[in-house]
Amino acid sequence: MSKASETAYFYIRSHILSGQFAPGKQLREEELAAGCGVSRTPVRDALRRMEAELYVRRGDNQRTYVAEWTVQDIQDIFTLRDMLEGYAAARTAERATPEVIAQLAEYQQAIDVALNRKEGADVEGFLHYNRAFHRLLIETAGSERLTALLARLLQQPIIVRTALSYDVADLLQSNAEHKMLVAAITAKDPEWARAILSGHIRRAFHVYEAAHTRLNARRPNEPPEDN
Amino acid sequence: MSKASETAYFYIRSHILSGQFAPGKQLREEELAAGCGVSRTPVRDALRRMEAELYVRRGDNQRTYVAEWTVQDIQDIFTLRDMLEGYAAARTAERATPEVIAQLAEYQQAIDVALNRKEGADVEGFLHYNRAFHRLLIETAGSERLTALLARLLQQPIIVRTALSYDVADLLQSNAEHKMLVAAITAKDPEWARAILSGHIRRAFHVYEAAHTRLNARRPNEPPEDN
DNA sequence: CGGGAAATAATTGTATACATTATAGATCAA
DNA sequence: TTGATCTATAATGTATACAATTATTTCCCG
Repeated sequence: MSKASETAYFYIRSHILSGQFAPGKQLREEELAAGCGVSRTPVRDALRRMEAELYVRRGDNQRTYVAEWTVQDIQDIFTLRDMLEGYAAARTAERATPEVIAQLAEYQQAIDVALNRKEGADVEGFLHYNRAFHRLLIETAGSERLTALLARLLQQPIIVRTALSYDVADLLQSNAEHKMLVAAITAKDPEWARAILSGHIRRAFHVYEAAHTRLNARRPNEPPEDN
Repeated sequence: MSKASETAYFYIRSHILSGQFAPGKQLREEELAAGCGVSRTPVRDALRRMEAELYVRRGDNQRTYVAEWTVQDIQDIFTLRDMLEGYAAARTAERATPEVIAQLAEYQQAIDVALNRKEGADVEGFLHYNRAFHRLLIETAGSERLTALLARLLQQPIIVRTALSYDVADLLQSNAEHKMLVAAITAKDPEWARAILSGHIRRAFHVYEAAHTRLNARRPNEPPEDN
């Protein structure tokens, strides 16, 4: 996508991710257009794209609202990730070339370095190489369009935020799992790879769950935001 | 979507499904607009939607082409359907109310009737109630996001065409599987439901595969279509 | 006072003109 | 002849005006 369209997309997306556009809020095209200094046309483009990515939803009235996530939705997201990424990992184990394996190991070691710095863990670095690791894993699965699309759909606000719930112990555990995953792929054992990935994601779910519970305990009766 | 947008969507989609727009063909917005008597704006809308649904793909050049399907893509679709619908079936088994079960049984019986008419099988009727059956199954699973994902996958050209490869014996077998699925859901046994659905879809894949092989045997070196 | 229909306002849908970008072709130099 | 660069052409991207639809308010009737 070219300039204005991208501008609109990232403007809206960042406002949703940051919570400035709260779940359920109606998104008016003109308002958004004015907000990021483009016309309605690229805004409409961005909204269509975000609809496909489940960031927003469209009512029966043709109006657009920020997506609202139920607990069930979140569980489903993790379950689907489990299935889909597990499948991708298994296929990668069957197909990975020495070059890919070396690259995965490299990312894993880069995470190692980021986590064990003298001046404390480099979370940004972790996130960067973590993304690279998972992306390569999925790409190597070789069912590019489907797996990539599904992965993109699962790149939801809730998932993005979950990474921020990780403490250092979680990050280290995550890295240990990556190391095992590289071993499974090197051994070309698809079921081993699937099992590790499955555990990896299920653990992420429980980290999210714990953080969510803490959050709710802290503010049990928060009134709904004003939209 | 309102009128012009829908017009464009169905115009393009039907031409892709019928093969008039062959895989790989470039789709020019103006051409499409002229073809269905609307302006470029709704055509662009339709193309964005069809991009998300994987009917078309966009090159690096911002141009749009009819999607090309590799054998691997098709295998992946069936594998993913297996996982996703299996999950949906399992959830449905846990959640289905007596009303839903009765409705599923009704659809299954309607298929029974359509297949066992004196004057021969009513394939149209089969397709109609088959769709209704699977849709209710997925809806009852109770996850909007899941439903959205499945809808995208299930609507692919390759799937639509697969149904046409079924002969009457396949249809009868399919119906027998539906009947068992209703039993599994009535028994509230999620893993039974998952197993049946899994077999259901895997069998569909092999029916498709066989038809595909026959087709390739008949015209082994067909030249690429002119676009 | 309450309910409903009509008028009004707000929002999205569509068409068109123009801007920008990418491709293909031509021209020229090495 | 080949390759590169510039130019022309054709495609997509964007802005704007207007049409159609949906929501809201108003006002009248019961």
